[in-house]
Amino acid sequence: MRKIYTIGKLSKNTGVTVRTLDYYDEIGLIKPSSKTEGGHRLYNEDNVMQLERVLALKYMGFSLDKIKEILKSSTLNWKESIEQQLEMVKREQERLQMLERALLSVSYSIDFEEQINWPIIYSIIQFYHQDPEEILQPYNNYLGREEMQKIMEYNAKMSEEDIHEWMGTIQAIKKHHDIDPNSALALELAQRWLNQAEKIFGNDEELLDDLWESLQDLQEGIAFYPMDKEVIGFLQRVSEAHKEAK
Amino acid sequence: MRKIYTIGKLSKNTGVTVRTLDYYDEIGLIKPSSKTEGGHRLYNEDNVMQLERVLALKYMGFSLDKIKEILKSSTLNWKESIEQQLEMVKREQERLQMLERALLSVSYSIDFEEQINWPIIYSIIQFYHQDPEEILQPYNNYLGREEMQKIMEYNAKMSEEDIHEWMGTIQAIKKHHDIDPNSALALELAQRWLNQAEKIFGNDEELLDDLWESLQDLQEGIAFYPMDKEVIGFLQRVSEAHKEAK
DNA sequence: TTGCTCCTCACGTCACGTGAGGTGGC
DNA sequence: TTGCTCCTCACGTCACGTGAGGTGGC
Repeated sequence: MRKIYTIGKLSKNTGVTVRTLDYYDEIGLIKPSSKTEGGHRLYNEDNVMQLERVLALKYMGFSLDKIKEILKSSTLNWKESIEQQLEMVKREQERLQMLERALLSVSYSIDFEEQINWPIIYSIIQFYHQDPEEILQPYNNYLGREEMQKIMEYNAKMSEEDIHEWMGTIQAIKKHHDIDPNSALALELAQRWLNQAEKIFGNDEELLDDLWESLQDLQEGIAFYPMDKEVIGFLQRVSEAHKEAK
Repeated sequence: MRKIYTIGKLSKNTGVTVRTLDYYDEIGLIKPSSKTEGGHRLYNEDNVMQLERVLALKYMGFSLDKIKEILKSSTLNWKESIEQQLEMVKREQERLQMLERALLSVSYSIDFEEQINWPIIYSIIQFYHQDPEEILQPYNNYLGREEMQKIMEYNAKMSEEDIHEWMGTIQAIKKHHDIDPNSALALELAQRWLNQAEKIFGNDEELLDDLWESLQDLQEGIAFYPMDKEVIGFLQRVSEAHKEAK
């Protein structure tokens, strides 16, 4: 006993709108098995099966064109299509990761600055926008291949709180960049910065030294978050003062 | 000295196409500061700044309409918009997580079955499609609130390999479901299944027992992957045989 | 016979890409 | 003056949603 559905019944049974079924007919994805004399569409159980398959593939993220293609093709092509989808999903996930970090950083920057600081927003976006290779290019003369690799790894592992704390530290230094480098506050800020840097780069003293050297030379922007002359200069002065005091 | 750009120059300087600038003018997002007598657009530095801001916000994932709104609004609204974006990003990440697992599972199912097995694909998609609450509903009578919570957690933590191994185990059992429950192979398969289950649910013996009980009653589909009567029956028989032998 | 269902246009969506055919500007 | 730039339509994209106006079917 074969069941026959009008477009309305099929719609109700599957939760797909009539318009959608209409459209699938129009593009030749699901053609009703027959029609009444008056031209009304009639769907049979094969059509229901087709629809189920289409919905499954739609959930997997394929376009209707791709679905048409997949439904006609062999197991081998299936594997390939799924691989492609998986790669797409992974790329998209990475993009969202970057986007999330960028949004968080912008959000924190507004908290710290208490207003919209466009240059900072630009540098945040620039940082998360380009691929890692480009970002580290200025450090090419200071760091080895392995070291750059490590930095990228550490950076990817930074948690929300790490980002927050790092940005807070830089902000604080910027706010007080012209205080006496011998003062207690100056030492505290420098210490806070160092703690953060150590936390991010683990106990990799050599990497830290190399990074610090490159920062002093370049006088600007480490990758994660805008560190400009002001910040680097401040850290240099405190470091000098500290050495002399010893 | 203010710089003035034709649409072509601005396009070259910023990498944005002429058509895009044309469109931004059309929708009132970036209106050129002046025009020549002949009607050619002329952009000044303010326009360049506007464009930079638009591009930054576009990277953050906002629609052009939203960007128009944001550029007019206060810091407070900014925070709200960014929060919304962040939530959207997180929802999207979760969706992609599910999608990735679904695609992987389908891919593995093709490997194991060596063909397209639609019922399995449906159950995979059904599993990843609905929200976790619904999936666990059948177990409501067997498991407590906490236990269901745990299952969801464990399930979210499953790695690619875990999924692969789990599916492989079920497949293997299905293939041999009618062998002698006293045979060495039967014992091996049951053992393999148990190992997997233990790996996924850690050393939570109580949870495992409750789950096993519910499976025996329901006689079908545990959440992760289709376990039907065949599989459950097999495991029951081996378990019985094993008990008797002792 | 009277509602309800179904039909076929047809426009709108979002952010442009891609011509077409015609002028502006150095 | 001659290219090159720029202009304004206008269609196409993707998968439908949302009417409009008119018939089919039990």
